[in-house]
Parts: sequence; C-alpha cells; structure tokens
Amino acid sequence: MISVLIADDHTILRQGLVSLLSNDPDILVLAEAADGLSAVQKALELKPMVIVIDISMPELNGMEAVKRLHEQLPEAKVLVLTMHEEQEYVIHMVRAGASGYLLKDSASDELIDAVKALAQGKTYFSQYAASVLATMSLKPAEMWDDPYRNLTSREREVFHLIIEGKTTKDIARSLDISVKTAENHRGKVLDKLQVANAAELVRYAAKYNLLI
Amino acid sequence: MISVLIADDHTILRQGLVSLLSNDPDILVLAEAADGLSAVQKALELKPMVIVIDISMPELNGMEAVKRLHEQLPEAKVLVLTMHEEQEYVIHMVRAGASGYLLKDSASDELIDAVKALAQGKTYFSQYAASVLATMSLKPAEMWDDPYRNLTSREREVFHLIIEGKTTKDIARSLDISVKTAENHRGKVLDKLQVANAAELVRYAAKYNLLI
DNA sequence: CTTGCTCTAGGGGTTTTCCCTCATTTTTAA
DNA sequence: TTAAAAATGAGGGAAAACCCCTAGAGCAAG
Repeated sequence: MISVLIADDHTILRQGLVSLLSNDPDILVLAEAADGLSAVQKALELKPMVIVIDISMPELNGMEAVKRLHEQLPEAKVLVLTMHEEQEYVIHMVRAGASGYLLKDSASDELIDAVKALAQGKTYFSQYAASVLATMSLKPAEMWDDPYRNLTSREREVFHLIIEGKTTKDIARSLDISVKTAENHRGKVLDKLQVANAAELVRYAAKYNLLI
Repeated sequence: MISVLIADDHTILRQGLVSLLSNDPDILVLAEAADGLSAVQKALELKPMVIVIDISMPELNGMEAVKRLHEQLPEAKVLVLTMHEEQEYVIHMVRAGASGYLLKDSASDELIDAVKALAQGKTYFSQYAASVLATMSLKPAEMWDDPYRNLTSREREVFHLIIEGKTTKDIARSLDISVKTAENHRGKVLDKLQVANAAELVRYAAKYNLLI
C-alpha cells in the first residue's frame, strides 16, 4: 500500500487527484494540503511515502516546500505536478530534491505510474522534463541557474522595483541611495539578465513568474 | 440526467473533473475536449446540457469558445471553471454568454451544485464572481470593458510592439511610419491604459494575459 | 455637411534610460 | 590575511522616453 499526501491549492484539482488516485487499490491518500506550509507539517506528521505537490502555492511555495521536505523527511519521495513547462522549474525542483516531475496535461495513468515508481525508490520524469534534464546535464554547472539567481541581493531589490514600473529616481529614494548608484545597479541588472530595457525585463519577470 | 461536456487542456484536471462528476448519479459526462475548437465541435455534435470550460486553452481560447457556443448552441449552458480571479475575466466571460463562473479552488461539491443549477436554467457564480458582478453593475456600461478594448487597432499594434521591448524607432520602422507618429501612438497607449511607462505596460499585459 | 475620430507628422521641451569610465568602502571568501 | 566581489558614488554623453502643442487628410455617422 502506497501512502500519499497531496498538496495543491486548487481544491477541485486536488479533490480530482484524490479521486483518481483512490481508484487504484495500491494507493492510499493519507491527507491533502492547500498550501506549502501545511504540506510540510502534514508530511512530517503522517510520513507518507509519496508527496504529490504543485509548484505555485500560497504560504510556502512549492520549491521551498520541496527543499524542506527533502531535508526533514528524506525518505519521502516528492512528485512535482505542475503546469509550468519552463526549463528552470524542472531544474530547480530537481535540485531542491524532487524525485519526479509531471505536467498537469499528462494522462492520469501517468500520474499513477509516477506515484508507483517513486514508491519503489525510482524516479519518474515526464517526457518533457526528462529531455530538459538530459539537455541540462550536458551544460556546465554554472549554466544551470537562471540568470536571476546570479543577481546580488541589492540587484534583486532593484530588479523588483524596476518591474514595478519605478524610475531610477524612485528606486534611489526608496533604497536611500544616490541616483547614480541606483543607475549602476539598474545597468547591471539589465546586463546580467541580457535584456535591453525595462519592458523586456518585465517580460523576463513574467516568464519566470517573478511578477508579484 | 444532466449531460455534460468538459473542456480543459490539462488532462489530469480534466480527468479528475470527469471522475468527480461521474460520481453523481444525476450527471453523465458525454465527452471531453482538450482545446477550444474541439470543445465547440463536440458541443455542436453532442448537444450537452452543460459545458464546463476553462478560460486558457490552446487553439481557441475559452472566451472565444464561449462566444461561439452561445451563438451556435444557445440552449447549452456554459460553466466557466478557472483559476483566474481577475475581475475582467468574470465580466468578459459573462458578456460572452457564460451562465456560471467558478474558481478552481472552490470545493467539488460546489462544482456539482453549479452544474445542476445550470441544467435547471439557473445561473451559478462563486462568491467572488458574484461580488464582482454586483460591483460592476453599479458602474456605467462604458466602464465595463478593460481599457485595452478602448485602443484603436493602430494603438493595439503599437501596444504589442512596446510589450515586445521595441523602442519607438523600432516601432516606426516596423509600421513604416515616422518616429513622431509612433511616439504619439505610444503616448496615447500609455495614457489610455493609465500606465506611466513601458515597464508598467508590460505588467498590464501580463495581468490580462496579453503577453504572447 | 458638419462633427468627431483616427492616423499621420512635426516642433520643442524635459526627464529618464542606457552606456561607458573611474574610485572608495565594505563584505565575503579563499 | 589577502584577494575578490559587492555596494556605494560620480562624470559625461548619446539615445530614448515622455509630455506638451498644432495640424492636415481621410473616413464614417448623424
């Protein structure tokens, strides 16, 4: 019997998953969680064999939750179930400790296969995720992180202010630094993320789900 | 017996919905569709009483699909099931002909209630959607559309070029107009959408799912 | 046929962005 | 502890963005 915890903030989807997984005689759904924090808590309490988790959740996002689960409950296997196709998501989640990655538009049979694979200590990656990981493994390690990760903390502050539509003067004021310094940070951000202007930067942010 | 068609591009969610609805003895799921176009085709063919549809779908987005369904199969009731909380989505979908609007994080009981309500010719709106519509009905009709709708066709062209990160010079070249004209259009777009700069414009585009 | 809207184009201005360079101090890591 | 990286600040300049304004041509509706 495979015990499973399901974490997803969309109730209907979550209940649909419970319904799907419960149809299989080998699978027992222990509990559900609607946010990352309660997912970690319930996992530590109930010690499920497999945790099915979505990336985007309130309280504690999926990535942080996976990290904590992997640290505090390494014997539990984490299956990421998401609609995010971005390469970076796959990589980040795997590095955070996920044993499987499945897109929400895959078939429900695949979900059950994945849960069973993880319960047996195997990994399970969708066609897409597997190919991303295969491609990535050919690149040098320093290329793995998306450029946003290469920003310094100050640069990230500036980054977020730019994508809020703030001007350099606004940024200088809100960070209490000189306009010239803010300008320098701005330049470095654009340079590091390889975009030409603020508009492209916001596109970048949208692409990586960095817009609050 | 209530016949239902389910349209959602995420296979797992879709199958979860089928599983949930099939548990109810009064509901019969006739078919599923993974994109807007096939949803319309299958609806015209099978003539379901209720169509459960997601907004964001490939081929033909939910809004267009709802519009066509309402025109070509007015006797079928459309229930929009989505994770989009944006006010504008609710309004647009209702104006397109939806009889119900449900968020994906509502409970599955609510989904079944909604399907039954629509089958009886009633409407069903989630707490949130209902309040949005209540608030909107107090505003004058010309305020209903989001500002993007007020752009002229030329302004929309410019809009899309701006959110691609193009400079005014680029825009002038690509539309074969003078830089000054492009500048004027740019100004009008920013003014009509009430944003201060290109960065905010891209945010706006992201908010309304206008980023390609 | 006038009124209004759109598209076009320009004048002239201020502000902001973007791109270099250089330099000091602080923090971090080897 | 020394070297590297980060944060700070500034000068100067070219380009772009932003904000006024006017104005003609075309087109559709009243």
